Amino acid sequence: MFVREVAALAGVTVRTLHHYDRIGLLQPSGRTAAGYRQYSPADLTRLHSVLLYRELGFPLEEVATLLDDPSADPVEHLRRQHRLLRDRLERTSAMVAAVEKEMEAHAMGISLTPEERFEVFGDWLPEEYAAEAEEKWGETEAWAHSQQRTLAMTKDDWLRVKAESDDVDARFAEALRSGVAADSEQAMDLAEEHRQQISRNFYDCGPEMHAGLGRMYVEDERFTAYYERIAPGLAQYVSTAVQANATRQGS
Amino acid sequence: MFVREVAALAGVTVRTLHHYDRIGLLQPSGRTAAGYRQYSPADLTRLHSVLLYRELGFPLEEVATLLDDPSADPVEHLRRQHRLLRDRLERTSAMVAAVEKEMEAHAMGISLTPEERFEVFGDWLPEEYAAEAEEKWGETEAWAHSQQRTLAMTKDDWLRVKAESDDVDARFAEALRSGVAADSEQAMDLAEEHRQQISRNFYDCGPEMHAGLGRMYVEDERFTAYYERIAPGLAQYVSTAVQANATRQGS
DNA sequence: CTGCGGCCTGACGTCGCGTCAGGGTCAAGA
DNA sequence: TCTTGACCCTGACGCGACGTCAGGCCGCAG
Repeated sequence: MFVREVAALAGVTVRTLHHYDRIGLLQPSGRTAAGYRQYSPADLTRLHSVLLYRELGFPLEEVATLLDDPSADPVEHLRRQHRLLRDRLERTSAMVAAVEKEMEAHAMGISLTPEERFEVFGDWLPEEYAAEAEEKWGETEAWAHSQQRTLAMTKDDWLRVKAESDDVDARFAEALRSGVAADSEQAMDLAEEHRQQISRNFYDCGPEMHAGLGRMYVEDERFTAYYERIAPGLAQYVSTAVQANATRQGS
Repeated sequence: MFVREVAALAGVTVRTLHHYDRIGLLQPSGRTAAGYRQYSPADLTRLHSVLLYRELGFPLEEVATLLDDPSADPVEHLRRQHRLLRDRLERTSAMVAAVEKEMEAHAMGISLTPEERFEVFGDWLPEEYAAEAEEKWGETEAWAHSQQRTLAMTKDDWLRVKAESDDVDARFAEALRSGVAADSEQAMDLAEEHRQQISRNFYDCGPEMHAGLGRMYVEDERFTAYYERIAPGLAQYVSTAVQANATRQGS
């Protein structure tokens, strides 16, 4: 197989293959009489591993030492790649969750602390700064104001969205007050409306993601406080309704 | 907030912040009399977005144009980040699945085609090469041989693993022959044994991942063929048992 | 035998920082 | 008050992983 074909197959440029050849990371196992690179199946296998490790952020030199280590059999590589990929999956989900939390916070007019927002980055050296940074601005007042400004949509939009969500919140509170069970049809219908509202106004929110939000309402005190201020017990109520609805939709 | 603190909080180096300042991507909103950089809450918000977009692979210059676009409100950014992150999640899961498929193929002595293996890379320009590359080596015979060699564990290990899996396969076949239902206790127990075997010999395979493999047994003809050669109907049988077991473990 | 596309090998450019070098700043302690 | 040590600044050079020409050799189609 010639460079062009290999490049197309693997989704890289010819230049990249030249580079890998030069630095000895992937030398084609043959050349034609004219000096054209010839890649064998085994070369493709190696390229595949190279690209995987590269995607995972390894510097090429380290990839070379990994692949050239004679004590590491191929299954070992697959195992490692699998582990690394799953780590990445976890990290990415955490980032997705963080963005969702941020949106939800925005919708409720809550602002997150800087620590929370950056939590997902940098392999978090625990404590150490937590206190230090916290006191930098008195209880994040300045921060909150900054958030308010920097996160503003056009005022009209925000008012509309706010009115919509206030409406659902009020109906949730009414349901709670009149003794409707949190896992009843009626409450779940409200939850479903809540979910669709998010999907319309923010991001596409499936039942599973919605359930995650529901959990957050009781696990994060700021979100809990938001609902408790409307009516005591409402946080738990909404959370339950949302999760019940999620399993209903899921089945 | 001073550089050091911001850097620690965000998990980047001071040099990085210097760089972002120089290129105008993130200029601290203030300086002390001595010229020390002072980062405001709003600066941190911007930094957060910068890091997210960077993580997603955007060149810094593009990040700057994105963030400086006055027509894009912050919610729009969150929306976009959310979308991009979910894309990445999908892509990563695909890669995880690919690695699992590769391992399973290896365990069964099957070898995948080059197209399949690279499928997950390079935003796959459909067809175009499919046929072209396919005929490069007659029906991937050379490829198969290469695979056989390059994927060899130490012979002893592989024989042990092979014997184990043959044993379970045989007991599955026996169960099928004697009319045991695929979603019965007994068949599910076999499936569970199958799952634990994979976990021991290859990678940590949870019920959900195992269910994915089960689906593959009937969706991919090469895996189907593997089981059908042992006993007709076995592919569907194992697939069903595995998925039944997954829901049993999950609940 | 003449294009024309594909291959080759330098060689220089670029991006996103890492890593000194040389020098000011600032709170704490001797 | 002076020193010390931690932290800040601005160049400036280096590096990894290629992108992008430039100049020249294959190979097959017409």
